Amino acid sequence: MEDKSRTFQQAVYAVVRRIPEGRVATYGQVAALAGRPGAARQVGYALAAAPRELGLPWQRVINAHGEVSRRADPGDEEYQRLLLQAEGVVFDERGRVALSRYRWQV
DNA sequence: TTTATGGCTGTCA
DNA sequence: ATGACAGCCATAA
Repeated sequence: MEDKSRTFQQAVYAVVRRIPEGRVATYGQVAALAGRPGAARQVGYALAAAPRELGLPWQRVINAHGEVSRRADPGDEEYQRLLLQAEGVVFDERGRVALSRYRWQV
């Protein structure tokens, strides 16, 4: 895979892989870092199609509200929360995390 | 090339 | 705070 010809999807993967454990990033943030500001939806779309075999920390990507986005399978939604909590990320009663505190800063 | 589809995001009522 | 709406944009048909 070459630098120029790499797909947006691959760029997203590269960014997500850099998110430290115990930290989270928003879709919009990932899109911007991937070089495509405004392509937040595509980030979610790309992650939804991402094979787990890649060991991608997709659970660290959440929406701008600081909550886990609604998924087709509610089970994955819960799984994502579990993974994050296992990393030390705390959710409040509303099921949201304090972005001001856990947001990944480059 | 045009359409349809979304793990989104701001803005406004 | 919540819900509706309209932009945004890469992929697959």
